[in-house]
Amino acid sequence: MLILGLLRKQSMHGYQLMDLVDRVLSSCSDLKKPTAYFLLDKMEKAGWITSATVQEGKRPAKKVYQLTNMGEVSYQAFLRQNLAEYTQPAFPGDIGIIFVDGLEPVEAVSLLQQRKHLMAARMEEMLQTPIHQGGAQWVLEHQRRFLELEINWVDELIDRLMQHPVGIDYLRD
Amino acid sequence: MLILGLLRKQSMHGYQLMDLVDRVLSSCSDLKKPTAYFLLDKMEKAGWITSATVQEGKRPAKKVYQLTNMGEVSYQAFLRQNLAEYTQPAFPGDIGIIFVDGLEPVEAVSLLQQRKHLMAARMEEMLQTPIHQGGAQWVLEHQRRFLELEINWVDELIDRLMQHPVGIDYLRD
DNA sequence: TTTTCCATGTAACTCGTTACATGATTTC
DNA sequence: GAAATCATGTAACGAGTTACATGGAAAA
Repeated sequence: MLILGLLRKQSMHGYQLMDLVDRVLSSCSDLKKPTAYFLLDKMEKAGWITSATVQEGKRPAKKVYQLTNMGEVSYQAFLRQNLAEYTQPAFPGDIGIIFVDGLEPVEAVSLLQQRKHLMAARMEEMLQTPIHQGGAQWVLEHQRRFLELEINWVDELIDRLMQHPVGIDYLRD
Repeated sequence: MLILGLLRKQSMHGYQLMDLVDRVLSSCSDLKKPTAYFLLDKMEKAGWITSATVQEGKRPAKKVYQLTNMGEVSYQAFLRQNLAEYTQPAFPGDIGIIFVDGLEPVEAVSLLQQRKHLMAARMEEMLQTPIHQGGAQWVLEHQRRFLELEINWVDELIDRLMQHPVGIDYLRD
């Protein structure tokens, strides 16, 4: 859907598309190059996009993709579905937290501080990304707030670990 | 790592393990049954756990798994790594937001309200989960706060969409 | 008596990743 | 002259999912 939405605004070739995604949208998609090329092929076969080969001088030939009417219809359907649904993300980092009482508080705190540094670095990076318009700006704002929450939460956790001695039992329901 | 950590606390068979995960930890792992059985097999072959077959009456035989010393070592390594690292989750829902300006505000708002209802339902569900101890409780708190943030954010987005007329352009860098 | 629960798995499949391959062109 | 950039892909692999298969036991 991301690809369709971008091609809808402007016809592009694969490399250009991935460059845009990597530079501007890296925070909300982990689309990799081979995946993109694969998807472009697939969507062309499905009739959602068409390609025109363009040769500029002696550069490698580009395949410029353009959205078709069928693609537009699919895109509209995907967009509505995406906006209406909600799938909560997974937090792999929470699994460690479940078992954090098994460690000495001192070590746990030290490990969590490492985590916090990574988060802070990510925040720095995010604050330096240029300003976008419309939806893209809201997405940045979303992710900024999320990171803020994460940092606060880890902070509180560290505080509590430094105060309390360890409780061993944790999973009785 | 989740499996290792649970087996570390108490030896279990696969079904029991998945029951625990589904009931208590469903919010932080989407581990499915076949995956669990597959991983148990794999970990047994790797020497991290051993299994003892137990037959109770004419019930299906259980394979009760127990952590080995090697498993303990691996678990400790995983735990430390997990606590120290940070990988930000992906937000598939944000992709739709990037393109939200392409829709009539009225429709966009209606779709986002559907999304919000799903979030609210999830929140309800979460508030009714029983209280845990230690790390597990912090994880619940984490996810509660996260959902709260999500709901607030969508709310603001809806507000802004109802105020502003649409801006068409959105991705110029 | 039909459904749900207990308990284990297999087979086929999808999706995505990593690593590799190619080759010209511009920049340092 | 070496490295990065432009531009497209393939091949092999891995992780995880869905759907299916099996069968007794308890609960409705």
